[in-house]
Amino acid sequence: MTQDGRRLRGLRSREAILEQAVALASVEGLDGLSLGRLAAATGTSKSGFFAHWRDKEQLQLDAVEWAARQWTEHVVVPTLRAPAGVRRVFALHEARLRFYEDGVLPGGCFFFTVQAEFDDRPGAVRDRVARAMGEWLGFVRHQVEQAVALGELAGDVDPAQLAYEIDALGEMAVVHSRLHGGELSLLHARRAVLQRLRALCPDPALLPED
Amino acid sequence: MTQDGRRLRGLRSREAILEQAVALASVEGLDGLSLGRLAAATGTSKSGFFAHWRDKEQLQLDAVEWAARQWTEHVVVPTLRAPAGVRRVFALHEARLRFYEDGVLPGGCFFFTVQAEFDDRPGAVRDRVARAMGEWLGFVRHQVEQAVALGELAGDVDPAQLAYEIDALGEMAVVHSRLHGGELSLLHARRAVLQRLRALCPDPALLPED
DNA sequence: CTTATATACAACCGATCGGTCGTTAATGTA
DNA sequence: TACATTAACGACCGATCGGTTGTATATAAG
Repeated sequence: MTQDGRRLRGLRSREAILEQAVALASVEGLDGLSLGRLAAATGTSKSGFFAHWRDKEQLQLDAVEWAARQWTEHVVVPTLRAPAGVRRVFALHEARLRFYEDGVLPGGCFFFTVQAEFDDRPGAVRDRVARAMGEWLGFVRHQVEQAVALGELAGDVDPAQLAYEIDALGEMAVVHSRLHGGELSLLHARRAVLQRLRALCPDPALLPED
Repeated sequence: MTQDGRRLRGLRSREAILEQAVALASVEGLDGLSLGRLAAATGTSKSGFFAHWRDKEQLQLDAVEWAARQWTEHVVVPTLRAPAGVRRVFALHEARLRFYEDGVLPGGCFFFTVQAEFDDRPGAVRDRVARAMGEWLGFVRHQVEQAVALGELAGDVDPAQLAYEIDALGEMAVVHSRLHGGELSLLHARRAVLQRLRALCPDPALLPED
């Protein structure tokens, strides 16, 4: 298990396939994505997948995992550099919008597409997606709770309520911007959360004016 | 063109098929929906579709049209009975949440599913969906503008901005409620808009407290 | 060196996809 | 009555779907 040569090559191609799978699924969905097209996009053969995954569902589950790591890396981790409290809450929102704006994924948001695809379809993939979204929402809520504890948000704020609002206002930005074109939607999403936080913050100077 | 007998039967089955197509597409999407399964669900033969529609895309376009009419009937029309102004704006939001809560469509929301499916896929269906969503957003914005004109919302309110917020907060409710179960998400969506409107309304007595 | 394992492949499988064709029967039109 | 149209169907088409099998080969383990 020295993790080189053959083993390493396997890991590399596995990761390259997952990277492609997440990118393609952000456009066509995890089910809409076909193994044949994924093979073509990665330059490998279709049957080669089954050396890495038992069936399509296993690949879908690993793709969700990979997308979650990617989200953590691009959105969660950079945010933790901001000071805890209301500034970090807003930094979280801005990091998400930047993720969309930068076009990290060709479809904008993996989880938006996959949520819409699986929210009505019971199964392992749905459960894994629900868990990932639950963890994300829990993280947002935790940041809100910290801000309340620090006195940077009004004491009567319901953290779960505010976390829902931040998530909804951010998540719909990607679809609006793609469907109606332009960055106006991203601006709306940014302003919505900013105004909401400033209204709830005893010291609005912690946040940008606009 | 006396519209009876054969002609009438054609119209009836056409409408029955569209009704089923919208319902199924709210779960599996317009592309995920297959003609074979649609035939099974409507008790007709697959090849019979092509007497009504040239190809699948034509059926998809008509399904979008049908879903838009259904949305108008269930959400827009009832709302117009409320007095213009901030009360109608909130009534609009509540009518949408009731649409989800009542389970009018098995998948919750046709347009949410279809938006996620087509926002990255150029073509006639995407354009038709974008138009429908644009009209809806425009309607919401118009109601906000009326409320501002009536002095029931603060004069510095940006109608497009507020319309985005109302739409985003309402639309994400259906996914959250289905993925994480329970009506808490619907409550969050309701409260979010209610608090926002009350904060912007010179006479909060026009709106319920909670 | 030997042997088991893991990567990757081409060829192939049954099922299903969207779609075509030819036909039947009921209806609308003249 | 004569004829064109329409709804609806079963049978069938090539393409693609997820998945299986057998094989070649490079590596890891003994």
